[in-house]
Amino acid sequence: MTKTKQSSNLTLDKQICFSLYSASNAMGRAYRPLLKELDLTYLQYIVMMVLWQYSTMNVKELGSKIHLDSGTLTPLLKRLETKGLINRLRSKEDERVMIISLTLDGRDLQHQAEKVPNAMLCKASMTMEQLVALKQGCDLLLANLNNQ
Amino acid sequence: MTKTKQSSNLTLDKQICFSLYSASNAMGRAYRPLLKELDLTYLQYIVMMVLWQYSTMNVKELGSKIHLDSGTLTPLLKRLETKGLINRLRSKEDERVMIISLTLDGRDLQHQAEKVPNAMLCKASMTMEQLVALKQGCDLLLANLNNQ
DNA sequence: TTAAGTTAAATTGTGCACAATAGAATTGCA
DNA sequence: TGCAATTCTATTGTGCACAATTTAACTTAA
Repeated sequence: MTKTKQSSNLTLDKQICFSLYSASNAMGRAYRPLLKELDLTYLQYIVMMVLWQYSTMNVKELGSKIHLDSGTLTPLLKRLETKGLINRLRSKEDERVMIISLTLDGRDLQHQAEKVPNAMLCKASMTMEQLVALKQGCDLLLANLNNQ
Repeated sequence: MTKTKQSSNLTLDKQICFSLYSASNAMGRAYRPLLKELDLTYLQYIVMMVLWQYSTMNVKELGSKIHLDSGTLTPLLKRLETKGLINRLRSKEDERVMIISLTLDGRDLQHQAEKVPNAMLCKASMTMEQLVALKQGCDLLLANLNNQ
């Protein structure tokens, strides 16, 4: 194979990662008006979702579940605490560990959040097959990048 | 169809958008060490790429190309100007318009950047088919979310 | 021709992300 | 037992993203 004249690899339309980045930003913008009714940001919504499922969790466990560290989580959790949605308590067994749990208000918020996933599915206007394929692609990329 | 017992839609593993969000974050982390050699952030790299392709462009055109507004771009462009990679000049025809162009150093940086796309492809460890499918899914989602 | 509008960029303020570091508690091992 | 290493969280500083607003320049229409 002879290498024929070839345009640069450094063009925006060839950048897979830029598509990913732009789609992720657009996703965040699409969530914003829906989550404003709950007075949550997207990441706060994700954290609440983990707590709705597991009820209680420390910062490290939470961080490994959502792939973020205390630098991001600590201030976010303080904001959720200020809103009265969670409690932050040091573990008695190990004073280093900060245990996060839901307040009653935090638990109640789940009912209001139930309609969010469907509203987003509407906005996405994609078939379930397309969405599943997209999720699998993202999960594979995430796994590959994290295993290096 | 009877609706049988059903678990909540509000679990992390069902969230397509969370996969997208996590993959996008992981992508940014993977780029970081590669771009550190160029002293660029990921978004700065994207802006430079647009300029390597088009040489000159105003803030509005740039913003519509990369789906960001002046609130994000103005400080970023000032940082690129401080690094000596771009010039910022008001248009003579329309004083509202800020025209961005490459300096010689900015143009030269392209050579160093040529190896970045391949390094990222290695890190992704995905087949071209998988990557193309992922890009198409992201582009479709972006288009659908922006058309509302 | 001027007042109302539109447009382009900048500014302000909030909330992530993340690297780097610090500080305190716990563990492990000589 | 004591101290070095590790672990967990918090802190600091930089750079996005984005909504909301402001400022200045341009356009339009009465």
